[in-house]
Amino acid sequence: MAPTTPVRVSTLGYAILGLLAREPLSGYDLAALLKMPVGYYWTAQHGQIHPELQRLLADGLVTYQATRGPGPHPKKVYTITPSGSRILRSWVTEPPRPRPVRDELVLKAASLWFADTAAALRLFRAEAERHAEQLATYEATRTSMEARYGASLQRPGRPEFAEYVTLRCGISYETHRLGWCRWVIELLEQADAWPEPPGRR
Amino acid sequence: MAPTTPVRVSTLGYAILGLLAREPLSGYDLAALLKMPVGYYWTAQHGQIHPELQRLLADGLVTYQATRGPGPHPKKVYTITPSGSRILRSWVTEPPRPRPVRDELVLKAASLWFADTAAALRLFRAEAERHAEQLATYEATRTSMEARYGASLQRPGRPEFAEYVTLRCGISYETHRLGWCRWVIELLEQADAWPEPPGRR
DNA sequence: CAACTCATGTAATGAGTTACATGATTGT
DNA sequence: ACAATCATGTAACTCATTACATGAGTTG
Repeated sequence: MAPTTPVRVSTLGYAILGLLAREPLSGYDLAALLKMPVGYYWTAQHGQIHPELQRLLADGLVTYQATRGPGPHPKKVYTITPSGSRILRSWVTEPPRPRPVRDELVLKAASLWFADTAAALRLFRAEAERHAEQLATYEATRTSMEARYGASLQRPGRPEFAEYVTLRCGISYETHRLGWCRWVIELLEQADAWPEPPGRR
Repeated sequence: MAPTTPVRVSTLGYAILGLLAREPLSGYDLAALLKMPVGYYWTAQHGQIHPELQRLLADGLVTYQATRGPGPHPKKVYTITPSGSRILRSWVTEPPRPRPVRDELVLKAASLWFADTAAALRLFRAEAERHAEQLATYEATRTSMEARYGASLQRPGRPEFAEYVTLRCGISYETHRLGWCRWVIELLEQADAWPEPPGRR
């Protein structure tokens, strides 16, 4: 084959190809799967997904089968092409480009010295609760996945293996976040109990 | 005071105000502080910082003192105004809006079943090494901070307290990431040793 | 004298969010 | 009758990255 124009696929494009590698899906299905807080640690709305599907189609990485849709547009069920599979497979194991860190809670934490301690406590207690809830949800999913799939969760060729691996990352992340929030709460509570001695500076 | 037009500040704006609350800085200084991988868990380049400073200036949240600069433009050292301090203080303890999750490594992990196991092992070993290095750097910073500041790291009114809290978040994050990568490596190594039995599916 | 640091500014591009637009079917 | 779900498409906007532009002083 002649070396064609190198096809540039965005990260969202790979997120879509990764889902289509498992099963054919419509844009609507993809939007549902990529909605927070499910989604394979990537999120997108339909306003971004439909144009991206058109780009993938133009590059020959996906095809679709159209049927009459409920609205004015036909419903399109997308399938990954061999070319799409190839480009996805090589992308998966390439090193990810380092993403810039952008974490609003930690940014707020960096200015915590500037804030009222009681208000800071409220903030971190609320955050800790959020993380505890998310952790509980993930743990429940883990229990049901382990019961359902058993040993096949250890087989790297299985889709459920990949899903389990990302779930365990989520559990690990929430555990870390919850631990940090609770540690900050402890520090703030201690300082509240023994307030800043006015004599020393 | 009459209720003026509500001033809308972007997250980057708060990142800048948070740094200016500690000491006056030029746009160049801010760019250096907000560069990866330092920066208070927020990153930005000068191409974004300079226009943002102009907006903060127009809203009266910062002022500057100009001196002759090395290039064609005057050097400007920015200072936070009382109005800027007020808006920063109230922002710090407001709950952060939930940020969409976008993690390229975990996205790759979600398609790991589709990839070559040996290549996947290379990917995760490289990632584990990156995190181990970052963790070592953070731990060294922690040691020097604890030696330098001692008990004042427990006083919430101190800038070094806030810095320490974000550092501990970084340490906790890298520990979580490293643990997860190593766990994935173990799974992949086991599967490599006892390959998929061809009889079962 | 070349490369690096200091120091700001703008423009083009890309990525992501939100809102507008249309319209059938199904459940309350 | 009204809301929710299914289903796609486009436009306006914000946010972020990268590149272009200028130019002095310092270090090797």
